[in-house]
Amino acid sequence: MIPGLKNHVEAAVKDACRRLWDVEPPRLVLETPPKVELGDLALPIAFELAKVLRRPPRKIAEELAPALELPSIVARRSVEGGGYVNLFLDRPKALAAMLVAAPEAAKASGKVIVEHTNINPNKAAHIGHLRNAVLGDVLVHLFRRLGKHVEVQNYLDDTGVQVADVVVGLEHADELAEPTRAEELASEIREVLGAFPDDAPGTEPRRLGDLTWDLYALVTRSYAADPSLEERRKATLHAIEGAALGHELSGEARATAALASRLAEAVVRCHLKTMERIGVSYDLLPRESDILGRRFWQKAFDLLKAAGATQLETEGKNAGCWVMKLEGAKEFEGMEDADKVLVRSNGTVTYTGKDVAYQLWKLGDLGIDFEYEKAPYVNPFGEAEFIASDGTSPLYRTRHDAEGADPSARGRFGGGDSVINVIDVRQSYPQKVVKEAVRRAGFPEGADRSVHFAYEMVALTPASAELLGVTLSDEDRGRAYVEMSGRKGLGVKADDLVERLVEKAIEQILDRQPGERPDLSRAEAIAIGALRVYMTRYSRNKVIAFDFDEALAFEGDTGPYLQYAAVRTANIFRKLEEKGLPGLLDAEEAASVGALDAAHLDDGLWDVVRTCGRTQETFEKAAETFEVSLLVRHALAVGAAFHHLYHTHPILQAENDESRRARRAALQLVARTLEDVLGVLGVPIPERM
RNA sequence: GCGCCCGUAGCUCAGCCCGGAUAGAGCGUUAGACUCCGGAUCUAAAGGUCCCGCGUUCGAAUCGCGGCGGGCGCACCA
Repeated sequence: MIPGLKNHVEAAVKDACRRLWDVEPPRLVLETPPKVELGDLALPIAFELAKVLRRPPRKIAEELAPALELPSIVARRSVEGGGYVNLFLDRPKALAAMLVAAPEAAKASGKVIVEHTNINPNKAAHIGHLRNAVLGDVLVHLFRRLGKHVEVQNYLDDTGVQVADVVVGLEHADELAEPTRAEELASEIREVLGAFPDDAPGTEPRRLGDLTWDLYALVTRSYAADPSLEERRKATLHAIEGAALGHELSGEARATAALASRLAEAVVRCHLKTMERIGVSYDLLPRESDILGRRFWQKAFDLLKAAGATQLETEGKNAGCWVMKLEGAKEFEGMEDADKVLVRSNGTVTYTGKDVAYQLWKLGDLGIDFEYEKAPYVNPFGEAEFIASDGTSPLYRTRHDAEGADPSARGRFGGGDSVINVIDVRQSYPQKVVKEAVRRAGFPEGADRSVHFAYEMVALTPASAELLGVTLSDEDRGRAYVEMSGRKGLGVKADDLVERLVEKAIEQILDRQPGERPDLSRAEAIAIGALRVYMTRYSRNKVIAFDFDEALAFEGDTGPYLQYAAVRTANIFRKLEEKGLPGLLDAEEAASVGALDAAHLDDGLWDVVRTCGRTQETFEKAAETFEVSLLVRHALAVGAAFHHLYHTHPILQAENDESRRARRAALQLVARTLEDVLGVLGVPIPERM
């Protein structure tokens, strides 16, 4: 709340404990009392001391409180409840200090790599991907706010089975379960791909996502109906991988690989568009094809072999595979079969194997690097279509060869001092395997620098699923939620949700300002605010059972509620100036707030100030625990305190200048705090609502 | 079977890390809000065996153990 105050209090408690009882106090916890009337800081230290001193906590608190030697910013102290020592700040001085204090810029300490989004480039993004991207993006903002250097990566599995499956659908539509439908989809997709990247103006970027979404589901159904079709998948995958590895290929295989590459590249643009719309951006797109082409796995494999971390199985069910034995590690205890295959018996590398190589590269421990080029997406003016997360630099992607690469980008990416992988909790097991492999490859401290940011999935309420036209079994209908499945085509598409949010925002605006022309950018801002808050308000280990009504809510604990609060603060300052009254406080006037009569800062007004005072610690705690929902909670607390104040403490009608100054100061703090926290959450603040 | 997560108001969730103040919000329901800075707001009411049991403790939603119910993992898929 006040810089350095915590240290002062800590020292004072330590000193008093030694003087009074000759004891070392246990760890000091500082709490915030549940109500303003109870003060600004609460010390539950007497409860701890009670155990050592064997006396009632209340008595200890009564002795301790007067003995504390505190800085003058603490106006008074009291003993509350069963033994809390509560501190009350000198309100005018504290408010002045908060207003004047420069935002705390932490010292940068190395590079943090945050990897998120990672959507298979074979179909439209769904709301589960949205949770991933928003959580990742908020983490990025949060670390930057705390002064860290952050690099954002969005990994593209452009050579995986999912891409292969859609390519099978494109090349063998006539063999699918519904050949007519399949041919229709395939020809439409080919048409879109044919126009890519210079498609006609007005082309809906999401059309490709929708079409591939349907084709992918159809291919999956077809495999189930006719398992022999999986031969097609195998051949397709073989062609894609062969091309990435630079093998000699038949003309047919070359065409298949080229189609896959074009498909992935075009679908990635759909994803980038969607994410750009909700304010999510990246610095680098690493591609699996480049991991293959660059022989990252060979290098990682050598490291693993040299460290004795992998061995060739000669018998048993894994005969012919290179495996990593996991039974010794405590995290894998009790597993029936604790061996992880890294290289299949046919010589190909598993996803986990490639992931190990990639992770080593991210940590700077692999010893080799990619080449880089600007991402090839350009708008009709020939400008870069997507910009990096700093808002100005171009977006880059990896390359496996030097031809056409940007030599100035060499060595710019990767090599993180810590690496955070934002991946849902269902992937905890493979993530643990990767981490263990890094450790065994000879980089135990690299493993320690690897963090799996795990969060729970987004599922559908049975009602939402049925709204999407899915017929559910009675069993499913009775469940709390049903899992989404890209394979089955069961899920809410990200773009559809965004569209509905925008439509609803337009409706709401027109309700409020009838006759005015709908302002699309305002509606977009509100839609994004609603979406981002919805995706971040739940604890990360909570399954979100997606419900349209909840996602589309604009009242209560929502983004628009927060935006409205911020807009209101701006409105008040504007109104003040219209009336010729002083608005924003300059540095000099802010400092003068310290000399105001404390009576101008009553409990109602102080409540909001006290809440704003917890912003920095909230950022720190959120970063430490990776719990970004804390930021939403905090913003809502500030918003609620302010909205309440709005009705009880009018500023235009303040009795006198002094009272108005106190209120303006509090309002300014609120405005700044909301801007700060909403900025980290990526919730835009519109000019008007 | 083993591992992880969840169980708090009709619904959706905070609080649990670090035991302590009357268990808090939002939605929904009901009743209200000034010729006044925009009602996407605010005020208030009703609504709770904090899944169950045992234990630790002066004190348990919070810690430990044992259950119950639900979910997710445990591939030569990703």
